[in-house]
Amino acid sequence: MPEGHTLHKAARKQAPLLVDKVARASSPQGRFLEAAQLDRARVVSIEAVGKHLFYAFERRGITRWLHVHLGLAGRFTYHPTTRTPAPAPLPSVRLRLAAEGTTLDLRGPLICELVTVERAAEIRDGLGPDPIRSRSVATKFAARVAHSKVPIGALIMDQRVLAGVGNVYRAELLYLARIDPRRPSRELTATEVQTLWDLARQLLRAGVTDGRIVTTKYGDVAPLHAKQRTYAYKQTVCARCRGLIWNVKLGGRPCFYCPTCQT
DNA sequence: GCAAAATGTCAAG
DNA sequence: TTGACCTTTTGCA
Repeated sequence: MPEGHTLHKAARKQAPLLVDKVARASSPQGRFLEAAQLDRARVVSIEAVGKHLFYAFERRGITRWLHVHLGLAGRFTYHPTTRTPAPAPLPSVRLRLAAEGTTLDLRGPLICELVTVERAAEIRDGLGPDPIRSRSVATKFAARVAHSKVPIGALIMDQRVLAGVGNVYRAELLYLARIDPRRPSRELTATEVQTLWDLARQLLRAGVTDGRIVTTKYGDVAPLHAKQRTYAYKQTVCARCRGLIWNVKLGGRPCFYCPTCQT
């Protein structure tokens, strides 16, 4: 599930449910002992940056920051409680936040921790531009690409370079931009880099709206069948040339691409 | 019933 | 580069 769009979607869903409300916080699983420090605090803000979520809580004039990263297995579950009480939490619930009208469960996150405001800023500063955030610009991304000899397929998954892109979006961006993932980043033209950025904005933002990654709705290539959601990721046949999709390990994970169309 | 995989990341070697 | 971590889901016996 979780590339950048998932976290932005979660932030947008959770904010109206929780912000300005006082929440009961607990860790049924017992692995997030600091939950007690959030109990009965008011939720001030919920914000996504790349694949990271930041929550501000306030209690008795003191602000505390919660940092969440879903990793590979993390999930949120929402329980509306206007009509019926929330069910007992599953044993794996790391954090339960219960506010008026909603109970939110977090299971299996890579990170769920309290951080200082300085540490929160440090984490954000370590991330590259997030194409879903409106104030992000291509400049920083372009500069990193221009100076790196790392293959572009590895570079765009580097969260310090481009925040929010994961293994699915990487394959889809490079497929639609027709760029071979093995090419050294600094050999890309300025136009190609701009195209990658524009596609990242378009596809990740669409992902927030759709709630999942469906790139075949937005590409300039007709998919092979109605149910096809990605062009390259986990595909075997290229919708453009009908040749075989290959994959090569880049950045430690398989990168799917068409050796004919991506040059 | 168990193993493997998954859209992620980090520490160890 | 590999293995470990987290949890759920899927596939194979």
